[in-house]
Amino acid sequence: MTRAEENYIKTIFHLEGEDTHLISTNAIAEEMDTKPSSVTDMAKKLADKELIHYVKYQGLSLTEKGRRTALAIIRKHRLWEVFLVDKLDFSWDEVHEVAEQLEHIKSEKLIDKIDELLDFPKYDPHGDPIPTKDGKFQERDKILLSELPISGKGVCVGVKDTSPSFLKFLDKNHIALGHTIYVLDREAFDESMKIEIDDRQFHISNQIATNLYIKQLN
Amino acid sequence: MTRAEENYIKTIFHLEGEDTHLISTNAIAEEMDTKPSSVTDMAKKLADKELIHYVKYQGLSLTEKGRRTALAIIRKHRLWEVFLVDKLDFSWDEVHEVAEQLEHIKSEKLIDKIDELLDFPKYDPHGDPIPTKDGKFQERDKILLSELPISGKGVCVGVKDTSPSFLKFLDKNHIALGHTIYVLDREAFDESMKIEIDDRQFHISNQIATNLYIKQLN
DNA sequence: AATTAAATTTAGACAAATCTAAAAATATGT
DNA sequence: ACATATTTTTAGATTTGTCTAAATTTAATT
Repeated sequence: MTRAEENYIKTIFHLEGEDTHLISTNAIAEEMDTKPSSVTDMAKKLADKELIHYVKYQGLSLTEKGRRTALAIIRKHRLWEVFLVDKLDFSWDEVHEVAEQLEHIKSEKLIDKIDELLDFPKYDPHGDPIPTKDGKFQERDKILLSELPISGKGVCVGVKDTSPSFLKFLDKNHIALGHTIYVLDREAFDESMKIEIDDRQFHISNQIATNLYIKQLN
Repeated sequence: MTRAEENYIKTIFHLEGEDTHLISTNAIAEEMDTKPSSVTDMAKKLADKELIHYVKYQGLSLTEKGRRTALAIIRKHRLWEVFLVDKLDFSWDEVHEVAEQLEHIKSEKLIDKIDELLDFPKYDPHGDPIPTKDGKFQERDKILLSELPISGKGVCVGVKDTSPSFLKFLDKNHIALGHTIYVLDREAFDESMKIEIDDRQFHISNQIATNLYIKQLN
């Protein structure tokens, strides 16, 4: 597998999400910052390798083989992210770029040993689940902070937006995974919320609340 | 810099060795298992980037900029080798292949943090020196075991041949870096030697003796 | 249902890195 | 020194992954 092929497979996996629908070449082109015609070319190659189902003009989706391939790449990406944060003191807004490179290193032994060194972590620094060696992964039972009712309570378990700017904002306000959040109030007008974390009270916009994943506590 | 460019620069550095002489396209082609015409093409590109001096039909050599580039790549390669052995329990005959990939990861912070994690090692698992961040490196004061006189003594500090087959041979006979070797006898006919390591006596061929580096003790 | 708009594919081109085969330059041997 | 052998370069082709522009298919609209 070439690096380009791996990047396409990974992108298709992310665009598929939960439900099984066909992905358009346009959507992939947009996501990967490339042209639809390039996606068409690659689609033919990936279909030849039986990594995707591809019907001209209709769209494409991963085969079982493609899905396994995607999960192997994502496993590597997320394990490297944990390594960078836990062992090399990278902050969670710096890891993506480097992990994008490291995920393409070809050595089964290497990634298994990294897994072992990290004591088999289940989640990456952004709260995303790490697939096991055999491609299984348990998505956490989580909701968006914006879905928590007033006087609801939950633990912050992940971020939806993983852009450095959002992550740095959270750092600045000492919002990190594992902290408990209480919803004190919500403004109907703009959906902004008043919350409490570690005895500190905050006012956060709806844009923040729709990008924080919470494990509801009661 | 592309991966191919980096591999050429690295190979040229290794072929130059100590003295400053021009490297032939043929020599590079042989070393890299490619064709001389491909080397010529790349030579033009590297000369354009001022990484090498290149005179048609005469040969090529690294510029100061090229040398710095080579040392940066070699630094990464050797640090990753130490990481694999010290932190992930790879054996010294498995690390080269993986380090060949890891050396191309582009992140200054990453390699500096790996350096720190390893406590700034000076030598890689095969005894080769690791260049510092600013491209300095101290070659050890070493000789080949074959150059040690009878009843001479020294510490094994490196290997010349780093092929898995040679390294596995050494493992099998419990010859490792850091052990002290005494030369008990030498056979004039085939240059084979009788040596002692850790109270065990060995008979080794000249081919072995010319691939083990020794720091002479007296 | 016909026309227009949007999405997708094809055709042809390009850059990087490689190759083969032929041409040019350098080295060797008597 | 001249002929031959070797080395090196050029020219043209190939593969991978990309692009633009044109053609085709599908979707939307009146």
